[in-house]
Amino acid sequence: MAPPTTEPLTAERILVATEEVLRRHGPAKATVVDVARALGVSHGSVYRHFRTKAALREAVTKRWLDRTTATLTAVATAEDRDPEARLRDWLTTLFEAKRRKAGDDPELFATYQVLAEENGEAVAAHIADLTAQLTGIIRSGTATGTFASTDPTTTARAVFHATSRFHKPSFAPAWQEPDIEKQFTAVLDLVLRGLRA
Amino acid sequence: MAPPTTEPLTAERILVATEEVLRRHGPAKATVVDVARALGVSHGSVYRHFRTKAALREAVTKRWLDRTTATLTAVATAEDRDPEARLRDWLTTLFEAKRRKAGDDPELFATYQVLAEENGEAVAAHIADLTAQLTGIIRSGTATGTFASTDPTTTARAVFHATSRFHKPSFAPAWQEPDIEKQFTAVLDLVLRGLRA
DNA sequence: CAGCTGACAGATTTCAATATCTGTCAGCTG
DNA sequence: CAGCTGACAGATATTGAAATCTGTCAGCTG
Repeated sequence: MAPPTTEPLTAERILVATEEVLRRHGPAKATVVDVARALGVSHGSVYRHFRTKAALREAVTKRWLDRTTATLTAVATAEDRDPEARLRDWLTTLFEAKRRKAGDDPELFATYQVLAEENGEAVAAHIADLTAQLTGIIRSGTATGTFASTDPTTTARAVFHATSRFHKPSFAPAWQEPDIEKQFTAVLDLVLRGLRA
Repeated sequence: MAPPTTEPLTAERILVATEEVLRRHGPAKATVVDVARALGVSHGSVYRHFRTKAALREAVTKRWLDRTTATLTAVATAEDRDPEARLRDWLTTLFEAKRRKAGDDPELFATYQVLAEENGEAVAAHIADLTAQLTGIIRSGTATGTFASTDPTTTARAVFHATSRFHKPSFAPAWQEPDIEKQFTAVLDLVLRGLRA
């Protein structure tokens, strides 16, 4: 548990170790002392890089949320593709990513759900990022005449809200239902019909 | 706490007393002994009418859910009115009712949220009731040519899912956001556009 | 004798003592 | 002397013994 290293103790190394500790012990039992032990340092050293335990957990939360955003950016910014297909892809990618994470490792998913709940601000920023991507897709759709929207920002948020069931973590149990894909398709079709010019 | 009555002890009286005890003590501390004390009987008498504490709580949950359904039935079955207006009204009534309950008495709302979580089956039946009402509205809309839907049941569920943010109790904190009505209108407009023939 | 009571066993919850953790900082070490 | 350590005070979590609750049922009562 205490592999002695010559490497300098960086914020990055602490974050990686914290993720590992959270994975192992869960959000309730993961302590700063555990993180320090995993790194082979005293817990005082961890506080040199993060003012509080809450700040450390917030940093872990942000990293995790940013990884999700990165995956979607590629889909959102494929400016050459048909906006309708891009929107369909974007929402499907988001849903599939969430569903896979929740299904593959439910405990880890629950852990990050707890972190998300205690860092509402980071989550709000993440959601702002996502709706900004959606706004971009919708705006280019109105430009090409595919979509009808007088206010792409409002429309983007409406699309995001209408598809909550397929990305909000609190719906994760529903993602196990056998007809969940049918449910998703039905909502997606309804929303896309509503968007079309 | 023990008003002696000559009235016979009925399931109905027990349910009313249980609601009161839940309101007073919350879901975690409400005990069968409390209910019996409120009625001035021994707790053994309560078990004469309800096999277990869980069964008693389930019965309370069903009563509460049924009261919500009843309010909406009136809107759903106004067969003479324009289906689009009826759908708009139905979803608005549902949202306003939930929002008012959550805002007026957050503790009681939280109590019933706990009861709902522990009685998934009763909630599923309630949701089936609601989507059946929606299906009725959509079916009459397709009959008059207002709505386009090849499968009113699937469409009804899609409409219900797309508006989750405005009726699922787990979204109650979001119902306090200043622009929540704007959010609701945006989703409602999007969904209704998607439904139109 | 139908309906209610209250004592009881086992399960669950509460509470207070004990242990662990968080965050600080004076001093050590390379 | 920059970076780390580890002892410490106060806050939080764990634990196990005591209290309460659930569900049953033999017997009381009107």
